[in-house]
Amino acid sequence: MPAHGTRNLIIEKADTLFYEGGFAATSFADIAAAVGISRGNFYHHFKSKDEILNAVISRRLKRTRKMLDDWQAGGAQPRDRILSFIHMLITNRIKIMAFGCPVGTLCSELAKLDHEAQHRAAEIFGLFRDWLAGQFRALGIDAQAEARAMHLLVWSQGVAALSNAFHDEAFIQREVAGITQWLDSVIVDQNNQKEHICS
Amino acid sequence: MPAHGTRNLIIEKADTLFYEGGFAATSFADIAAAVGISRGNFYHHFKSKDEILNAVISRRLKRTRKMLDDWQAGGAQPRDRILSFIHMLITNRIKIMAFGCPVGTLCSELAKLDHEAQHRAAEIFGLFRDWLAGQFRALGIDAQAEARAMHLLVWSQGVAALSNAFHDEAFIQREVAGITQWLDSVIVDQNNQKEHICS
DNA sequence: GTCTATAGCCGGATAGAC
DNA sequence: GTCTATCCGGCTATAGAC
Repeated sequence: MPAHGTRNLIIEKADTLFYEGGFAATSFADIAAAVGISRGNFYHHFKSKDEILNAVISRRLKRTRKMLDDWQAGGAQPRDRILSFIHMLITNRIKIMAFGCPVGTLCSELAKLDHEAQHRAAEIFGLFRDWLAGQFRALGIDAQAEARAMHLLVWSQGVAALSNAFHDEAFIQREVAGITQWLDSVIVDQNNQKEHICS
Repeated sequence: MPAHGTRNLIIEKADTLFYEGGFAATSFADIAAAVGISRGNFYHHFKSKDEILNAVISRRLKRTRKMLDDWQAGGAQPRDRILSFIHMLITNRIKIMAFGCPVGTLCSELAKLDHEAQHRAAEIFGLFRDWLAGQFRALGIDAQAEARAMHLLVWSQGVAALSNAFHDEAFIQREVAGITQWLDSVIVDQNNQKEHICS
């Protein structure tokens, strides 16, 4: 067990429970039971529930940066990297149908609670937006890069919300195909425009 | 005051509080305070919190049906009627930025709570989907009518989720313009296809 | 139909022994 | 670092007077 092993385990279990059951509905007793420690022991590691929430958001920010770095390294073309993002919907489809998108649902819940951490949670969306915009710029799309990035975020959030409501796996597959088609049409348009300028 | 005036007032206030603060985080005391009655009096009208939730969902289903009927009567063309749906994002932008979409966030919360009412809440989405699909069929789009309807739901849900996270009003305006453009391109494609068949 | 009073539970948070 | 015991407050829900 590494240093702060228990602390990290608490953050990990809290992350899962906040996602699957919601922040407000998850009690200290739930987290303590998942970790396998007593409730009293809890306060040795975290003074309040908000402190755990902050740690969970920090963990998500860190893991998201790591994931984006991996996608950056793993994809030869910007198109492949963007597809890594889109395919999260397929990879995580079971959990998304059951609990929605981890980022979107946390932001939504914190907004309703008017919780001060809502802006830090929204930064996770910001990481995706900036990274996706970077991919579009790598494709030569400059002025519209951020708008395209936001469109992908919008589309994926919509798919997450509705597949959660309808619990329809085939729907996710169709939408991912549609998003991929849209992406390719954006790339084709960009290439055509480039040819036009060069010729 | 009409018959069941207090009961209806409770449902109305609960509806607002569930939307703005979330179902789990809203207590009987909150609702009682909003209505202006004592907590004890509450149980004369509703035996449990789930009963209020069911009444709130019924109210939303009823009001949604009414709204769709009004849009049906108020729009001369299917395009106008569909625009009534899209423009909800503008009309309700302040509340959407603060609390998200009432339907999407309720479905999401109930899914996490694994609440049995989650399926009834999702029926509200079903009403929009079916009505929108009817509009596309009225445009002559048959095979793809439901897919187009779902696309509008996906898009609007995504816009609601991200405008809630980023609190960006200009973003909503841009997206509504984009959705309108998409709708017109769908209509133009359909008209071209019709001409092609007739000629 | 509305109130006050209160039961009973569970939540977050603390104190202090080991 | 982990535990048990405990406080306090808010919650759902009930009982019974008016």
